[in-house]
Amino acid sequence: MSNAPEDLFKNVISHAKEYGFVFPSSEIYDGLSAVYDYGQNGVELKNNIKTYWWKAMVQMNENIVGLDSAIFMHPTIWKASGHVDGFSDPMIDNKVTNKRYRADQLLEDKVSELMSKAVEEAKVKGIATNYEDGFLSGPVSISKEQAYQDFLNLDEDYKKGRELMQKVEDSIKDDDLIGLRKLIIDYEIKDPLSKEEPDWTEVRQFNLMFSTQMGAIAGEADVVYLRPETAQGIFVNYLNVQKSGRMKIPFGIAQIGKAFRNEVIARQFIIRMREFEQMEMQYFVRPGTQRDWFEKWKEARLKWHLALGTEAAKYRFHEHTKLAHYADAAFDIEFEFPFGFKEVEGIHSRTNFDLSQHQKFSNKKMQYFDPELGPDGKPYGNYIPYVIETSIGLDRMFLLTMINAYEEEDLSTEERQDSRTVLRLHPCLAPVKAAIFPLTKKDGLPEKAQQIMDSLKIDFNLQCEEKDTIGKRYRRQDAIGTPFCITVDHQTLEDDTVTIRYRDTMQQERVNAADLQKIIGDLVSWKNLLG
RNA sequence: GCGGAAAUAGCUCAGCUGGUAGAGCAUCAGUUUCCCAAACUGAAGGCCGCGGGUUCGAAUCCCGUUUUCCGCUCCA
Repeated sequence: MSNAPEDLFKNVISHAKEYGFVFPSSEIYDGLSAVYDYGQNGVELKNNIKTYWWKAMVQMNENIVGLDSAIFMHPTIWKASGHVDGFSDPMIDNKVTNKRYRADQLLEDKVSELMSKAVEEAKVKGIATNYEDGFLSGPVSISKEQAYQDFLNLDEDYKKGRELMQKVEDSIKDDDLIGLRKLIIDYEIKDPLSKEEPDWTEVRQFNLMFSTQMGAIAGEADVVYLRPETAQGIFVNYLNVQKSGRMKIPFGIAQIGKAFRNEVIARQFIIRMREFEQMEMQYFVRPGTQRDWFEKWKEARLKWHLALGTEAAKYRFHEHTKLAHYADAAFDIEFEFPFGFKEVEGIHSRTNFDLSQHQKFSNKKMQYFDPELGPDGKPYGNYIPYVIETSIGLDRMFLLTMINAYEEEDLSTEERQDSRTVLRLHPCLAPVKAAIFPLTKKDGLPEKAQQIMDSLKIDFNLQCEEKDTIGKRYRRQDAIGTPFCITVDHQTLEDDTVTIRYRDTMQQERVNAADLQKIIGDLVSWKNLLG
């Protein structure tokens, strides 16, 4: 037992496996890298986190509704969102320096080099004075055209540069990775950071998105992607929901769902997985009000996290100063994992970028008519709404919850050493709400326990255990975070009372069996989190 | 992707300079036990990650490979 952070992380991982929370995927076949399965307790905890989020977002907000869009979507969606072009790059590694580069960029650098050499010469010869974006302009004398043509014909480097640019473009268009590598070798491209002779690997395509074929017969036209984010499913359904639900701006659409990304490096347990789950809400607002809503959602999401009782010091809030092209404000909620602060949730002001893109690519109007009167007494009229996004990684939230709840508690007294491992999960999130134990296996106690179990199991996820000493059973439930244990003893048979033992304090009290429904119900009520 | 380390029962590990696989916990069947883990008896459980090589003989030595961990690198 040790409290060092790296040990804590290791212990949580093995605890998660040992007690049926998280298993490595396909383990009996040596595993599948960066993919994990949720076990019998994991799925309960995960579902409870989802419920907490769904209730806080959808149920508690009258103007937010849910959505469950398909994982498969029309391929053009990913062109509109920028995922197709933005995140599929040919990569090449230099085995000497272990540096990785984008093959096309290396070659484009070479093109620039050749061309600027040409321009230097041209300047000397007095043909051209300017060099912009790889093209020549501004001849000093004679006919502009003439000088330019002369230059193109005369200068070897310029010709070579143009030629190479064309070849690179062709290779990329044809997905000719072997051709790209050949160009790198033929043009003797050096490692930009090393003077040594490079040893290039094959060129490999790095694709953020997974692709598959739709339809039984494979063909170019049938490629569909597994969504790399759930947000686009919301954007492309924004009109459907707005119209069918008669939604008035501002309104939100919430979705929980799987997303898929190829990561260059996917490690650190369920922090970075190829298949992961997101809980996203897109909030559509009138242009100009986005800053206020951004602040409002920042606050609301922080409160959602802190309501669970997590120490505020474990959280860090990071406002981006460098913004993505589609955002006008961005804010991360980060949690201090044992290996450092990591983003758990992002609140982003995405402007109208996505909806505008979809309007452009789909030729469908994405605008909303706002009948409300503005300060000038006229309606706001038609506009494409701005969007505030809240996006939380469910798997990261799950891990955060496990790490935060995990404790190896020292219970030693002077007489003897003792310890227990306890998951101090919030009762609302605990996989099992209560365990029911007959104190011994005879005298009708198991039957009595089963009776109580049957009367409560409609409302709560319960376990009934009669094996092993009572102490062992308590400890087993502590280890999966069960907040309450109910013990049936001989007195129960006489007066129908039981003891209820609290996980966190290990204290117990005697209550009427008939009151259990209310007692447990109050303790695990969502009111405790949402009220 | 590179470098380093590791892989033996469900878990934590032992197993030296090669000689047919071991413990504790957990599991199962009993015994005991009226409230906080490791009481008693018995049982079951292993292609020693996988493949090859050296050897009369390999968990042990060598090579390859896979997975995991730790660094570096890269990246929504």
